[in-house]
Amino acid sequence: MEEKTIIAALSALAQESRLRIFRLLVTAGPAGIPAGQIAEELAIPANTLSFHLSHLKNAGLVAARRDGRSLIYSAEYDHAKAVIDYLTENCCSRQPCCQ
Amino acid sequence: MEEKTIIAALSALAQESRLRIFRLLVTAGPAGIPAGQIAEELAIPANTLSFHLSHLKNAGLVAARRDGRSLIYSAEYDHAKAVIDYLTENCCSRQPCCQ
DNA sequence: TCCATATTTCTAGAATGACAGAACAATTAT
DNA sequence: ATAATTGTTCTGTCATTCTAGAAATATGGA
Repeated sequence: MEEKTIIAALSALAQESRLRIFRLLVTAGPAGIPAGQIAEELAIPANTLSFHLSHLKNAGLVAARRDGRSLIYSAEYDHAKAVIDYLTENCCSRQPCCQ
Repeated sequence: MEEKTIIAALSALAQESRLRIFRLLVTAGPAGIPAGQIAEELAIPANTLSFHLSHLKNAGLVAARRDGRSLIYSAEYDHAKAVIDYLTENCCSRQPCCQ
């Protein structure tokens, strides 16, 4: 996984609203939540939410699918896991130490 | 773990130089690396490195100990793991779905 | 077709962050 | 003491990010 990809994901999550959005979607599971409902639950104006959602989407952390007038967002678990794994990859490879 | 703590850690890592520093320290293990050697390996000016290291330290991701004139930095594995765990906590709790 | 609903894009101002030069602080050796 | 080494803090500049108002786009219903 590329460094730029990781940085995009981390900076996407390093912001209060976006971290809350992502965690909300993680708890929601694959079914996801429509944008309007996210805006309501987190009390974020629609346009501001859209800005944050596109940030998360560019980072590959969420996906969107259309259902009628609604756009339903859901977490991209695999991508999130890949980011997480990158952080501790090659742990202690310079020295024999921890497990 | 508090939201602010998580955001501090994520934004600390969401930057090219700091991500490289952190990964370098992760590979180094508990023994750590002196600041000067980090600066040399990553080709970062001493004062700029210091700026980034203090950012990582404030976020709880690295620790520093003095050895003579050198300050030796090392990764704080437990804190990093706690941040990582936070991201996927309560996965799918709103619906029965994935494991 | 015309309107309401759901969401995004455009825009601009305010706030925050990165960077490196210069000065400062701490430690060790002579 | 004085000087050399190792890092940090101070400073200002430039760039990026957050936020929300207003306008635009897409879908579905009357």
